Amino acid sequence: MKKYNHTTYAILGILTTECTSGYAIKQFIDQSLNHFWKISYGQIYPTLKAIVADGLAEVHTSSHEGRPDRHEYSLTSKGIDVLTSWLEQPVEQVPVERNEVLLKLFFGRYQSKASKVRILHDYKQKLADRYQTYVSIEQAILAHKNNNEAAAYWLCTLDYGKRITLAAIDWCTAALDQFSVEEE
Amino acid sequence: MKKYNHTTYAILGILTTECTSGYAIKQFIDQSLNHFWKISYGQIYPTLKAIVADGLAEVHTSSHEGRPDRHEYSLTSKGIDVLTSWLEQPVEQVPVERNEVLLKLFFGRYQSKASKVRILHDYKQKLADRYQTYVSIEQAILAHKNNNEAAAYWLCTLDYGKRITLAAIDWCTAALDQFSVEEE
DNA sequence: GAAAACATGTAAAGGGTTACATGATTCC
DNA sequence: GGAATCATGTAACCCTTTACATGTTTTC
Repeated sequence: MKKYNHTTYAILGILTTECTSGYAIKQFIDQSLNHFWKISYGQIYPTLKAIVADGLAEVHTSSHEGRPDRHEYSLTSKGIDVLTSWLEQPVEQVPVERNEVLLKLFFGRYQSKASKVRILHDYKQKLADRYQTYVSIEQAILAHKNNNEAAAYWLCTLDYGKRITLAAIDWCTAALDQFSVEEE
Repeated sequence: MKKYNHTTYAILGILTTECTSGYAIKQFIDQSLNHFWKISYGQIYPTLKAIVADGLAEVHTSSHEGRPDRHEYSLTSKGIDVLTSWLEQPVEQVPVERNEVLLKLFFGRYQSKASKVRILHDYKQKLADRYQTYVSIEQAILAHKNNNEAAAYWLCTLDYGKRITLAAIDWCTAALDQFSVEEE
């Protein structure tokens, strides 16, 4: 079976929900998988075309009064096969996140104490904001849980986000303690 | 001041250590910042050229008996300026890691229970391996600490890696508990 | 004698973001 | 009247990986 990139699988997965147009896919991503998967329009539209060209989905243009035309995509059985067989395969490797804060701190001896503290403090704040975002999304999912089979899985990915973010916040706290105490 | 990409700053930073050639830079990265920053030769050599072209470093070819010629790079004062002023700037945003396991779990309802458990179990094992790698690197740094001013910073980035990895392992355990119990 | 380590590089392809281009409708 | 939302798309550019190309020396 032909291999596709992860972006293609992500879009195939989203096409199993009620989000069937490029615009709707983008919205869905921004609201629910944004914390571990981002996609831009520059990827979505060309990928949708390729998906259709490969027979993984079909398009129908729907006209709604007072709304722009919509290209609605629906998975073919081949598309579902490609998605499910990808889902069954184990993950090859744990991702390496490129982290600018760590890169800067790695070269911390060329940085002033004030700068290190400022950067870490700033980063910690951003992490705290992110944590709050996760909590909000979680509450939104819990509120609409009743009519959604997928809720348990969505909550599980959010739980990951929360745990990782908390661990990162704790690290910031420890690093700030360490580097604020040091003499200049 | 002209902006460079993160890879360039990473290489400028490494050029402050005793690693002065493309080959040595690659080794250094693989041994110490591999957990938050990877670079391939395909980036290193062209970037070194660009760094020299912009006057951030100088090259000298050194010949050692019984060894291939080495291109040794040393930072100019301009290079040091570019590096230090980048270090002082705050980080714009927290990175979004693309995580294949989360992507697969997000669409967990199209996956068999056995497959989910296998994938999570496998992932947890890979995380445990990674944790051990961090512990080994940590011990190596501690053993040579005496002659290295940068050790505290290196250990701090490793601490981040350990904390995040542990949090991810805990999440795997919780997710496995949740999804093993469920009825098929 | 073969494999691993030392050493430098390029080219093609893949993946992704950003900016641009267009245009309707709805809300303030 | 202007901003935001709805809606689709392309082109240029940037970044990164992978595969290729080359050749020596050391270790097993």
